Amino acid sequence: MTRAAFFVLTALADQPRHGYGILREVEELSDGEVQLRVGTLYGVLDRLTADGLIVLDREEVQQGRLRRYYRLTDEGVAALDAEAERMAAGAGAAKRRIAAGRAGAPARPAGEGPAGLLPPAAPGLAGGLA
Amino acid sequence: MTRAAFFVLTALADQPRHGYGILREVEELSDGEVQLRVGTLYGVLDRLTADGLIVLDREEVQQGRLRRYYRLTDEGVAALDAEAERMAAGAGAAKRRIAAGRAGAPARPAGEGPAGLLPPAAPGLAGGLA
DNA sequence: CAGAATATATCGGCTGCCGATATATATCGC
DNA sequence: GCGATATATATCGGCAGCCGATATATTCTG
Repeated sequence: MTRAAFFVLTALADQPRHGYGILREVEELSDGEVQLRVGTLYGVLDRLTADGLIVLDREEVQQGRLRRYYRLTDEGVAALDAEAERMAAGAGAAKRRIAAGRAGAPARPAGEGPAGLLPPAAPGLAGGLA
Repeated sequence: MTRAAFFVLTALADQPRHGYGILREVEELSDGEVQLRVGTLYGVLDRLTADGLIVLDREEVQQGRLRRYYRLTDEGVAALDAEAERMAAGAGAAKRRIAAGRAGAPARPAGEGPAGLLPPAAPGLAGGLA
């Protein structure tokens, strides 16, 4: 799943929204950090629809403007949930390894044992994702 | 930052590694879920080097095979840390909104108040990333 | 001796993101 | 009234990046 697709699904996770609303919502929920572009949106919407992760919920005409609302399917919710899980796991793995790196390398101010040997603690700290 | 770049940085976070070692390490640290391809690796390595996030640590010849070791720069560590933070925040936002969606829509079996109003708790739960 | 693993690297194709552009209506300030 | 901005849709071409295929070379295993 691409980053753009992830944020579209996230924007739709609490309620159905229309295209322009998704744009604004992604910016708001990411605290302005992620800006989903108009040129990106419709391709993502088409792909997610084709993949069965979202569906066209309804079309409304509000104040003379057409609004096309999309919502998550059950499959879409499951996919978003799984992706969030993967991201959290990846983030956790990175954090743990950064900590392991800080503990392993700079803890030794100058020369010590043989040459380039790792400190005994390092391998076990790495751990997996699950 | 691309996904591939994130995993390369993560693989290098605890200690310097060579290209083929990064490939194996990414697969291992992700519990087999992420498979970084050979055709992807060297482009990523070049870009990360150009961006100053990694540097060539040393070159060794072990058992007749050349090994080119890379390591994270301070900037690389900071970038990886920031990206991990963003991913964790994104994952958290998705999880919260999924929960809000489940609470908002299917919790009401049939018609109730006005029309399409959200339950009072919903807006506050959405929250930002930071 | 053949095949797999280790280790490097390149290239073409395809996917996907983005900026620009187009169209249309409503609103706001001047 | 008129231009600028906001709302709302959509398309297209360029560019970046991932992947499969391919190439080369050595070591290890069967």
